[in-house]
Amino acid sequence: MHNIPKKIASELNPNVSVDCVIFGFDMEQLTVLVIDRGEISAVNGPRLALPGNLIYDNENLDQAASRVLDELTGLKDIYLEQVGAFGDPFRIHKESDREWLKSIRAQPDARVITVAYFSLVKISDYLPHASSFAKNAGWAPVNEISELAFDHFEILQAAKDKLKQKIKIQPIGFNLLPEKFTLSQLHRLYESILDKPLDKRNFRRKIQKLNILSNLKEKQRGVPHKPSSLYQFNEEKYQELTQMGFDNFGF
Amino acid sequence: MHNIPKKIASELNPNVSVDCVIFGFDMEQLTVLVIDRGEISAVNGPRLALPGNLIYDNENLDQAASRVLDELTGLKDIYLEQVGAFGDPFRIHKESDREWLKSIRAQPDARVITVAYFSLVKISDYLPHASSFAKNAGWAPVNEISELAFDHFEILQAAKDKLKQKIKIQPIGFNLLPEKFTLSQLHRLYESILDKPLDKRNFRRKIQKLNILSNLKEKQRGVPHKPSSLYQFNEEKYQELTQMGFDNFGF
DNA sequence: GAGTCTTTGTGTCATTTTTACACTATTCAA
DNA sequence: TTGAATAGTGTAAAAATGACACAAAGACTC
Repeated sequence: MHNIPKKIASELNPNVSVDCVIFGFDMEQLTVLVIDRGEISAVNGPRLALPGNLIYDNENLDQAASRVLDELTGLKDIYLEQVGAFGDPFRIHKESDREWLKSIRAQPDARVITVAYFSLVKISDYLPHASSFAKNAGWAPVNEISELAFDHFEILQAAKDKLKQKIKIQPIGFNLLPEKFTLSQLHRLYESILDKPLDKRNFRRKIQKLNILSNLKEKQRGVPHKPSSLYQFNEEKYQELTQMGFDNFGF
Repeated sequence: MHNIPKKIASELNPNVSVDCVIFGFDMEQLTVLVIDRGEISAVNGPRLALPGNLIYDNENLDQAASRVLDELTGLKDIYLEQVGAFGDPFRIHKESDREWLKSIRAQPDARVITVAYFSLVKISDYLPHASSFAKNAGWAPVNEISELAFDHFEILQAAKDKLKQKIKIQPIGFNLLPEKFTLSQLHRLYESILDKPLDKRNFRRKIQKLNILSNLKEKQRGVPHKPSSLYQFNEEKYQELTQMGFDNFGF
């Protein structure tokens, strides 16, 4: 019945889980990968939840988060950052989760501490419907999510705050864009993360002054308007900046 | 032998602990409350460690951190903020800790995830030698700590970073100062947290412009030099600021 | 009580950064 | 050819920052 090898199963830590807030950007708005738990769960709260799992005793927290991300999307070497630990006492598992919990030998009523991570992926690297992985996962615009199962909504909120804060200090936004992107796309990305409008000219001036973009001598093709120049993030120039003690993008 | 009531003991979660980085300020530099584990532990690594403890299953993480702080210092209602979760797989407990761990029914070789917090206290509120609590705790200047037991040095580093970052966004430094303080003391506090010199006049100008200090019509007494005006943090004025979306002290 | 010690408290100017704001250029599609 | 859509660009006023030096106040000593 349980075809999980006993050795593996016994290494699962029933008290600590990892949840991932996986951000994407659809060139319009910030999105998050959420899992539809299905109608069976619906009676016990919102259907949508963040991907997550219990950790194994032989991996550290970062590894567990990578694993969860990999298991869901097949992606490796993705930008990941811890948001923090969450957990109220005696979180009672929903009836519908008990079967699953039992199947992995976790105690249905045990206390679970969850360590939340956020990660940034290029949305084109994971197209749920094309994927052979979980078919019940999908991108949802962050701003359209008003509830999630368990304490996941709170976690999402914390992850958004952390991302907002972090992007003021490090240019991690590039992880959400394709290799080649336009300034307008970068502009819209910053607006959706910071959740406020930014003046177009001032944004471009500020970004260009930092000198961390390479202007590829290449233009967009096939757009029904004036095509934009394409740019690329220049890691080396950014390294130079940080070695000078730079840590403020001033947004 | 074990005079811990079984009921209480059985509520301890052997897998999750809380460690506290308790900051103080001695008017010269930033300090941290560290515990001397004594010579018995010394053979197994640094004597000094951060205060911490396993959590109970009937408290949440914030409550556990408050409790640890209270148990050590007797202080309640203290500024506390989570730093993050730490924990490598199978952290093997030191021989010298095993007895203690057994006494609280924890498994000596179990994996422990620790959730770190930092807190800010007025140093005069806890004078270790006068205290009836742990006599082996004491304030140590942050910059003079070069090693700590377990992964506590890493945690201290993370806490310092978080504090540095946070003070650029919120005026939490007041928690480290007495009710009435001078601008010079505030100045030195910011310098020690940010770990860089700040121009005196520019600092004063910036702080005063924020308009979150009340100038008490009172002066220092008994100092062997020109006495300074005393100031007080004005919470209401700060609330007005934040409600206008202010979140950048520009340091 | 004169002199010394120590820290407080203050202003200006040059430079940089920020903000607000509008029109022309380029491509695709009809 | 025209219309629709977005790209790309400059300036001027206001605000913030950084660099910098000296007189004033009280405590202490002789």
